Amino acid sequence: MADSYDIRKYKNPLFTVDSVLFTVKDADLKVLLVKRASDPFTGQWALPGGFIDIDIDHDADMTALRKLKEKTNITPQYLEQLHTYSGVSRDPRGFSVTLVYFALVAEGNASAHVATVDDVKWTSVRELQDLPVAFDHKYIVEQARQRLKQKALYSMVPVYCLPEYFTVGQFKSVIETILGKTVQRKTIIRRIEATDMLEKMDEKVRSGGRFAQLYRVKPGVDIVNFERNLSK
Amino acid sequence: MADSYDIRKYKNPLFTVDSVLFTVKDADLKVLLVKRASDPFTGQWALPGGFIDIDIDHDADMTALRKLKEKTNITPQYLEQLHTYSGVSRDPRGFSVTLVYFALVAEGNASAHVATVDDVKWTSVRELQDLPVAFDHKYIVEQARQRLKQKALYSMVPVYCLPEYFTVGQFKSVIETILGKTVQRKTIIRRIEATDMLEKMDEKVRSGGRFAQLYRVKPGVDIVNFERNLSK
DNA sequence: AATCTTTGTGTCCCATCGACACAAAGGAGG
DNA sequence: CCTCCTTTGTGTCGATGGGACACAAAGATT
Repeated sequence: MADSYDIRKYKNPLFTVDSVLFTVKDADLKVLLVKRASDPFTGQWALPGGFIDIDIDHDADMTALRKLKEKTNITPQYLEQLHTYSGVSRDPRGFSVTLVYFALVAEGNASAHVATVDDVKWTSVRELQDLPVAFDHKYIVEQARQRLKQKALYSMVPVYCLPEYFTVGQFKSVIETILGKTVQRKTIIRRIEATDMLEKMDEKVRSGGRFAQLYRVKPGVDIVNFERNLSK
Repeated sequence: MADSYDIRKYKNPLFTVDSVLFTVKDADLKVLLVKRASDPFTGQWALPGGFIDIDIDHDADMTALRKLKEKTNITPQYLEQLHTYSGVSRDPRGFSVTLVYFALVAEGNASAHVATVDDVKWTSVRELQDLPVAFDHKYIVEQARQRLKQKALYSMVPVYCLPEYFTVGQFKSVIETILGKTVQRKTIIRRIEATDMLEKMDEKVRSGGRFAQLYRVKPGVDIVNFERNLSK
């Protein structure tokens, strides 16, 4: 680690914490962007984030959660580190480092506050190409999307895009949106039964169909990974 | 990202870059440790690393490689980010952030210089329990070991612990050391043939056995992942 | 009542890994 | 030279779990 106690010998890089927060809404993968209020790229859309406040935050996870809460009033259902991006050319102010998180929420747990302000918005990842985005955040969102896609192939992670109670049909739809391809309902059910991560509740009506079984994530369980991927 | 241009408003966390460098030697997984020469934990073993030098390093990857080169004269065959560890309590100097890399080398490409100095050594991960290690580096090494284990189940990553030319037997042995269990040679061969990542060279004698086919990684190819894990 | 839609199940196929048997090709020792 | 041992390489069988698909169940719509 440190060779020297005297940190002032080194010029410090700019260090920030950002989050790529996804949700699925209307069979479309959305990412949360905020409009920048200050200096570099003022007025452009960017990932929510900011500096660590070492008087408040115990660690960087808390910084990510705090910033999401402050800017959007959202507490994500899932949060993990994506990657740390660094370099001399990604910020006009000089060498910068960004620790980027990857987060998921159910659409219903998130939209209330976002809809009322105009400096925060859900953006379809398909529309992102044509939108000017600050820093290298467009690239970072793409990396996060790849990660989410991979995770959907071998883990139960997509449940964290769902409300507390949900049906197999909803789960299937979220997975299909993330992957951009159809999957067999049978496969989803087999996986649900294999994991022991979900529990069955009671029934619920669906439009033009038979009652669907309601599930929820068992309280306190960990995310389950599979040993085989879905096909690409 | 940044809310404000004025970085001096914030107290900066201590930011460093460290590496967990593994190799396999004598059917044993080794991690590289260096003896700390300065202030916190002076004289204790720690992961190789240090501060970013923003006048030299283009990005943090380069910092990791530079520090490994400076301290141990090793350039790893494989390097990826492991995780970024942060918090108020992991460094006595206060809030600290460390970006940790995970790296692999062939034993033969590494030992020459390490053997000649006494402030750098290869430590068996089994012996690590009883060794005093600085900061939370013991925990970090364990996390890296878990990652390596996972990768060995679904990817060709363990080839980066091997010299340029190697046999199926050597590859099998490396994988078994990493996993701590035996695997079928047949399985290894099937995977090698499925990937198209390696190419066959010419023969080579083995002690008390028949000649073994030599392989090497095709120049310029990317790492290949499988869609199914080996069993745990 | 007939049709439509979505849910849930049963069944077959296929890819890939584990296990195991066996042949091939050398070395060591008598 | 012959026998035994060791390691390499191949062929094959079984198990696991996803893909495809057919079909039944149960309610909505007309």
